[in-house]
Amino acid sequence: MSNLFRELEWRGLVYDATEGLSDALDRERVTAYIGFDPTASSLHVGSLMTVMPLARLQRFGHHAIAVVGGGTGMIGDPSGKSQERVLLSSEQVAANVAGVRRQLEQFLDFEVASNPARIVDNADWLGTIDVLSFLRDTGKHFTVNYMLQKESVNRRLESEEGISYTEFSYLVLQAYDFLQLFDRYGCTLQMGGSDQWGNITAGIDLIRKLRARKVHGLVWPLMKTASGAKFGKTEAGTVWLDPQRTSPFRFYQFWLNTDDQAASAYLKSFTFLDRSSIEELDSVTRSAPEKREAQRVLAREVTSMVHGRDLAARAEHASAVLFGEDIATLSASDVLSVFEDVPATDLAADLFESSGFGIVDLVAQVQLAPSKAEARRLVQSGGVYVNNRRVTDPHLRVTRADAIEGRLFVLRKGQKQNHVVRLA
RNA sequence: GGCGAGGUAGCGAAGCGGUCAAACGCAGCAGACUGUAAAUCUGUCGCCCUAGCGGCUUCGAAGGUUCGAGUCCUUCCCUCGCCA
Repeated sequence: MSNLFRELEWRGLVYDATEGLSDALDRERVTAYIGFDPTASSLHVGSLMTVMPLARLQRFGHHAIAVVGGGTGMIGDPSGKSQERVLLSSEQVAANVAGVRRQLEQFLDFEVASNPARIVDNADWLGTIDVLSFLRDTGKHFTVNYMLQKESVNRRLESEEGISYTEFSYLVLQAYDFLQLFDRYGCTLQMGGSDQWGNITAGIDLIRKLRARKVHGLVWPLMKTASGAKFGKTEAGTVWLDPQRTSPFRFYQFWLNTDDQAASAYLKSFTFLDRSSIEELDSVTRSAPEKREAQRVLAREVTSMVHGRDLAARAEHASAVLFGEDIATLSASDVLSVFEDVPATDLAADLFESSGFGIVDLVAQVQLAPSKAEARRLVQSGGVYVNNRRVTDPHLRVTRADAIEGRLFVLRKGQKQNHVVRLA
């Protein structure tokens, strides 16, 4: 069995790890877990950063446990947060847990006989324990001094807002999770992003104190874009895995738009491509960056993994048409299939009869712009296109004669944001 | 409870009673340049229209002074700090 540790290492995914972890991974089949916060009902591309190591772990023959934080989600992890979180209702948490769980299932293999994956909800134990036992049996092993030293807590102590007792306790809950997983499943490794290091070591310390066993932790660096911005957000907001929230087309586009500097790291983090393939792509990026070969492969791989081969191929085709050919030469049905993922609005055909529909009103109407003033500004600055042709006159009236086959328009804002208007 | 500081647009932060829809920075949006990249540069960035030295609604809330208030007064709410 080749070593998971070295695999993660060349992929740039080892930021910190406990002593002896690499040896342990060499020696035995390890049971490891990663926690997922149910802060929303869908995972987003940032979550892939966490999902992938778990999937890799399983591919390397170890036992993977995904823990969905139905219990801890009721509290909120202060790590990496500068502000107190708004609490989610228990209904929200339950709904989110269900959504996240469903998505996690597609990345893990529950059928393999040797090391089937497992998904558990920490509400199973956190939801039933009583306060007194918790404080006596677990709380007793944490000094406040120790907790105050944790970066996640410390940073908040220095902030104006402070930290509530609720979030302060989070660390102990996560440590308790690790203990439970150790007891129930023999779990001896917890992984996570580097912001989790404090929470992970707390669990390690707890197990050492209570069970006299040395268990391990590993964290990877937090993913940032080359420009240092947070990963996974675009102008349109978070990029979700749920196709209802982020269409496969936009998902594909997100990855295709990766900048050159980040492409290599993304390939390493988000695909299963092997080292030589990735190095090959790196060299293509260096010699012919305008081909964006690395980005294309990245987008294809990740989209296929999340949405399947077919949808990925369609997104790829749609991209080619959209940014290459002239839409006006396509048939209405081709346009519709290419723009299947793009938001669409149905408008009554007679609105486009005679004098037609004012372009500013149309842009505002389909909400490509939040207000008419904004729509007007867009047009004046040259950011609006009808069927791929730029419109600059805010007084332009769009009529039915301009529609593709008299049936539809493709409105575009900027270079990428399309909107289909169907005449009904 | 006492004392002090403060609440201005998505965020940060200016703002001698008039020329304040409100400087500046960030974020956002668009344009140029490109490779659907990065960086850079330009414009824009409350809402409405008949697009103008136009109308309307904003500066924690409510009242008041004034010809005129983000700017002054009163009360209230909230935040932060120090002391009890």
